[in-house]
Amino acid sequence: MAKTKRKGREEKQPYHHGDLKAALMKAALLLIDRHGIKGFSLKDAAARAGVSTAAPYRHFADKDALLRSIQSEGFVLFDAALALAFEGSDTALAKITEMGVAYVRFAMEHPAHFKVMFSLSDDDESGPGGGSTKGFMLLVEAVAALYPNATPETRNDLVVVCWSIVHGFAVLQIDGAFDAAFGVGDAEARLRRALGLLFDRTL
Amino acid sequence: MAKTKRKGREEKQPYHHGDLKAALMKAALLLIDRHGIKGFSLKDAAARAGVSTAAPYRHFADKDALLRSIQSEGFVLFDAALALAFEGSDTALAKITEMGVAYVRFAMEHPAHFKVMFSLSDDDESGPGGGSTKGFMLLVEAVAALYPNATPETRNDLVVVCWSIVHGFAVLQIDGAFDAAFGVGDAEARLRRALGLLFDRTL
DNA sequence: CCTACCGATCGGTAGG
DNA sequence: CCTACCGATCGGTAGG
Repeated sequence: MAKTKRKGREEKQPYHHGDLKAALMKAALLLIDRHGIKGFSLKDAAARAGVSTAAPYRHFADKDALLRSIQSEGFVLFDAALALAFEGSDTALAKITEMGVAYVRFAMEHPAHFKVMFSLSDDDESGPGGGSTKGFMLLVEAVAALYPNATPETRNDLVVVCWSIVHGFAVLQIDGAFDAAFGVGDAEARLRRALGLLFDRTL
Repeated sequence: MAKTKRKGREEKQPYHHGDLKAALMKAALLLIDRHGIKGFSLKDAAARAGVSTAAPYRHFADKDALLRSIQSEGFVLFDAALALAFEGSDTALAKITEMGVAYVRFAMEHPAHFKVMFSLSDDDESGPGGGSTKGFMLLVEAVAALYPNATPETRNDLVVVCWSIVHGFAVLQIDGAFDAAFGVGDAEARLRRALGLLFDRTL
């Protein structure tokens, strides 16, 4: 109903009203979530957005271009979340901790974005961290503030530690490995305890 | 040449001589490495093994059965590597460290196995850790030995820390994230420095 | 283990 | 943005 109201374009399609590009990306994200990156098709995404199979090619050169758009969007959202965590915290330790929580939360709330961001072959530059230059630099800065006496090399190694633990946690949590091993639990609470142990010198 | 020597079966195919199952798994691993789990086909694997497209169905009910065989094989190899690292080390700290090195080394040497092991939907039981019951238990044991006064809850959280850092390191190293961020370097050396910092109380 | 084949789906294009 | 379509490939099966 209410779709053939006026014939003056913009009102004939059931879904979008000019934001087909966004609608296709949204549909693709849902399908990637369900079937993986290689397991979804542009045809499926088009159908889910309510358009023909040829329509996506008006907005994306090919399937890979769609994926790259999703990757870019993901890194923008990701960097914003990390920056917010950084700026919203006072101490260096709090900055690192909250960035870690934001990292994992992003991965859990945007698993399809996360998957595309880190498993798309970065043929181009895309910077360190698979594309997230900004978030990476904030982490380096926070680590430097927390360990002001560390050498640059040690600082890098500390960044490796923080990055690895948070990335590994995100992946294992999403895959259900922790829930399988320890029983279902609150992921954020589990992460906060882990990060607490990591930085707790009294253990 | 030299393939129609004797017609008494076992000598007509160019590759395998009865171990077609293993040949198909090997071919599949190579293709998964190149195109991902969803990106390889049984037909490709069959061709690479030198047999017809119908031949694989003599050894595997369907494509998923091949993947599950690879997953099982992967966990056997993985558990063996972790057990060897555990048993070959004296102290608890050494056990944890060497298991971590073995974990990452396995992921780097068997990336296709690793990918299948951790990204196949575990519809069945498959135990904690996505299937690796044995390696997981050894890690718990080593952590308990290293922190004998920790409560069971804290022990779990310490296992989460160790597992996360090592898994995250493996994934990020394989994806090339570290090389992109810090420049290409020796992965094992980098990991040993990171694990050293993790357990170094004097920092 | 092979030949031959089915039905389905896919990425992408022609030509409006 | 649509209809119609191509060539290719896929998982899987029939029937030896």
